[in-house]
Amino acid sequence: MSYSIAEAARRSGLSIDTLRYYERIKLVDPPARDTAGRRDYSDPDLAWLEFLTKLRLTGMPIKRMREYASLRRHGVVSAGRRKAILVEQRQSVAERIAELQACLEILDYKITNYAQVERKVLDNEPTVEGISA
Amino acid sequence: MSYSIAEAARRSGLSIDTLRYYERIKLVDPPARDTAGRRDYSDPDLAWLEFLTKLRLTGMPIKRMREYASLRRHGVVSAGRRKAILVEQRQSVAERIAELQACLEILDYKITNYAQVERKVLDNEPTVEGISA
DNA sequence: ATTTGACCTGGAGTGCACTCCAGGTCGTAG
DNA sequence: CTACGACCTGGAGTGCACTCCAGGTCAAAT
Repeated sequence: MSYSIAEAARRSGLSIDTLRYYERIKLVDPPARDTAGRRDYSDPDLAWLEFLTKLRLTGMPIKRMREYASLRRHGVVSAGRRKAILVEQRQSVAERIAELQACLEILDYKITNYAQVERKVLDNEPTVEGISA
Repeated sequence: MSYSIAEAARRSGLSIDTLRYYERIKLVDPPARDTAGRRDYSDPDLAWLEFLTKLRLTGMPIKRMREYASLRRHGVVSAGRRKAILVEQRQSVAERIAELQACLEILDYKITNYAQVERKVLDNEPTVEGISA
């Protein structure tokens, strides 16, 4: 199967401009072209784009993705380094999740405070703003 | 207790430049000044900075934080809207955590694949790259 | 035959969140 | 009394990740 850039954009969730941009910065290899010189994305192209969007979701900077992409071009000999990148990223994602979970607790605490303020306001009790509400 | 900008930076984890920047964009109220015209941060100032850094960790854009900061200046009447912002942010954090957890699984899957490739390489077995490894 | 719409290129522009800089002012230590 | 370090201001510069634009090509539809 092959796909126009519009179709590739739709399937990857990236914009057409972003697809061309990723190609320019060598994050993706130039796809095949049809007779009219238009980009013709293959299934493996799409699979790579999908994986890239996952890496992006993890917050990996483009620089690092480019590094990974470049290693990929060197075939199986680079597998070790590629794995190392993923392991490192795994670590940073785990840390980010922990960080977000801590923030979630703080938000919950604040939200609870606000709920209390609301109750007091309804009761016409004197209100005191939280330490930094 | 009151703190120099250097001390406030140290305690909040923000840079001195960022503290001044936050003040310029009205994310924090101008702190008191000492006799020499230097910023003199108070404990409530620090508490607000700490909370701001939490909001930032959740990925809240500065625009939104400014909105929250501005509501805060309007006192208790804005509590409802402030709570709404936090509730919305809570939601987006929860979604982000879910997203990251999904990514974690993909990373684990990939990492496992690489581990397999390594084993095959050690065994001198023929290797096949994963669909988009 | 022309119009339309999807695509092409190189390059400029955008928004965000800082970060840095030049030139100046204070208060204390030597 | 001067030298130093920490601080001040307004404004310019940075890095990231896109996003937009002008001007052009091409194949199919009217």
